[in-house]
Amino acid sequence: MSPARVESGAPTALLERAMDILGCFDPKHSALTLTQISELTKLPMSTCHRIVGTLEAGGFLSKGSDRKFRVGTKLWTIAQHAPLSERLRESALPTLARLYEETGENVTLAVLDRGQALYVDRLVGERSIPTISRAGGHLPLHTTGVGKVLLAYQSEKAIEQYLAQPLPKPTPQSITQPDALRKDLAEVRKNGYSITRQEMTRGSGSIAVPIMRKGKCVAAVGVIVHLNRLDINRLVSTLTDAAASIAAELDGH
Amino acid sequence: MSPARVESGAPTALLERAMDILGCFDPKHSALTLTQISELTKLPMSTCHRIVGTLEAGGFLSKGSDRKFRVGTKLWTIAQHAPLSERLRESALPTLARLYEETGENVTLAVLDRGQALYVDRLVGERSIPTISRAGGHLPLHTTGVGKVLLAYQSEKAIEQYLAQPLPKPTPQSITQPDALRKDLAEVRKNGYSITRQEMTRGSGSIAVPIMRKGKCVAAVGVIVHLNRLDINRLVSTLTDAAASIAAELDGH
DNA sequence: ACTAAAGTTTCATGTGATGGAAGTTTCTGA
DNA sequence: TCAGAAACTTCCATCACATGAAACTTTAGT
Repeated sequence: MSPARVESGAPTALLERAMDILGCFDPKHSALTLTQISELTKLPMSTCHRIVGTLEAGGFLSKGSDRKFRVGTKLWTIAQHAPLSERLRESALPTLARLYEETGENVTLAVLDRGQALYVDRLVGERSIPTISRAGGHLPLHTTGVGKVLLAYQSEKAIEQYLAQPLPKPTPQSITQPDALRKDLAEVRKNGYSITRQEMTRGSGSIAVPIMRKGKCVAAVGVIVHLNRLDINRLVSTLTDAAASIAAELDGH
Repeated sequence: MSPARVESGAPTALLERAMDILGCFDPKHSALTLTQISELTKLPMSTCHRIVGTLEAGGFLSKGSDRKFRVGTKLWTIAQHAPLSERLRESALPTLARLYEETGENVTLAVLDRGQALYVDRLVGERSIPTISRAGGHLPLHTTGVGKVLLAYQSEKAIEQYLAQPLPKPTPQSITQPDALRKDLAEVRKNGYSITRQEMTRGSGSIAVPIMRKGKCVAAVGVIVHLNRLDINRLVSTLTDAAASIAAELDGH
C-alpha cells in the first residue's frame, strides 16, 4: 500500500498505520507475528507493538498461543453488518446452496469492487474442481465468468476505462485485446450470460449470469466447471433461475 | 474547556475512538449518518468527521448516496481472513448447505465468544421459521441449542463461572436456575446433543450437536424448528452426521 | 547453559490530534 | 421559491498523546 513514507507530508498517521496493519492480513498471511507485521508495514517494532496491542484489546486482533496474531472476532462481527453480508450473502445463501446441490459444481457470487471481481461467497465441494477464487478475494474482471458479467453491465465509459489499463493475462487463453473483449462483452449483454474457457485456470471454464436490481447489475452468480462438463444450456437455465430467485429475495426484503 | 470529559483518567486514544465508531455498526445500525455516529459515541462532530473521513479513505467505511455510512469492503475483505471465516465457515458451508436441503429448516453454526454464542453462519429459507439469530450475532449460551452445547463441553470451572452471573430469561421457559442448568448440561454431555423448547423464542425449539476436534468442542451446529416438527431422532442423526463431516473437513485441511 | 532473535518497556520530544466556533451545504416546510 | 434549521465541513490555537531509539526481558535454538 504505502511503499515509503514521504517525510514532507505525512497526513494522518496513527489511524492509517493501524489500517495498514490490519490490511496485512490477506490470503497469504492469515497469521502473523509482530516481527512480520513490522516488516510488512515498514514500521518500527515499538510502534507496531503499541498499535497491535490496542487493536488486540479492542478485539480487532487476537493473539494465539503460537504468538501469532489473527483477525479477531470483533472485527469479524462488525464486518457481518456490511451491506455485502447483510443483504447480499444472507439473501443469496439458500439459493446458492440449492444451486450447489443441483450442479455439484463450484458456485461463486461476486460484486464489483474497485475494478475487480470481489468474491462474496463460494461453495466448494469434494466433487468439484479446485479454484483460486475465495470468499473475500479479488480477481480480474476480464478473465472470470462473474467478472465479465459485472463488467459487461457497466456504463460504456467505465468499460473503456477498464480496457484502457494494462490487463493481466494469467493463461494463454485469456482475452486481453481490447477489441476482442469489447466483442465478448457485447455478446454477454446479448445473451445474458458469460462464458470463459481456460481464461483464468487451465482445464476449467465458467458460466455466469447477472443479478439485476432496478435495471442495474448488482452482482453476478457463476459456476466453475471442468471444461468437458461445460453443458451451457443446462447451466445457463439453472443459473438464470437462481439469479431471479436471489433478485426476488433482495427486493422482498 | 472540556465539560463533558470523563474525569476518571480516560486514556482515550485515537485508535480506541476509531474502533468505537466501527463498533457502532451492529444489527440495529447497519447504516449511520455522521450525526448518529456522533451521538452514539458521544464524540464531538468535528472529531467524528475527521476519524470517519480517514476510515472512509481506507475503505473501512463507505458513504452511500443517502449520506449514510456503512461498513466498507476493505474491512469486510480483511474479516474474511479471520480464522472463523477461513477455516470454519469455508469447511462447514457445503455440509450446512446439505443439512439445509435435507431438513428444510433453519441451520446455524456457532462458536463460543466472550461468554456468548457467536453465530458464524446460518441458512434461513422461505420454508423455515423466522429467528433472531444472525450471522455475526451473539445470543446467550443457556437459552439456545448451540449455546448449551458450547457451554456443556467447557471446563467445570468455566461453567460455574458462567452460572455465577445473572442469567437473562427471554421467555418463561428459559432455564435460569443454576441447578436446573447443571442437570441440563449433564444431560447434553450424556446424550451428545442439546434440546431447547421455547427457551429463546415462543413456538420454536432447537437441537444442536458439538463439532469436536482433538477432544475439544470447537463449534456447534444446530437446527431451529417449529415445536411440532421437533422430530428428535431424525434430526439428531442428521446433525451428528453433519458434525462428523465438518470435523473431518477441518482435520483434512 | 549460552546466544541470538523476538518481544516489551521506557521516556524526552514535538508532531499531529483535539474540539469549539465559524462557515457551508442540504433538507424541510410553507 | 425561499427562509430557517439541521447536517455537515473547515479552521486553527493549544497541548495531549503518539513517536521510536535504546535499554531491557523473554523465548527459542544449539
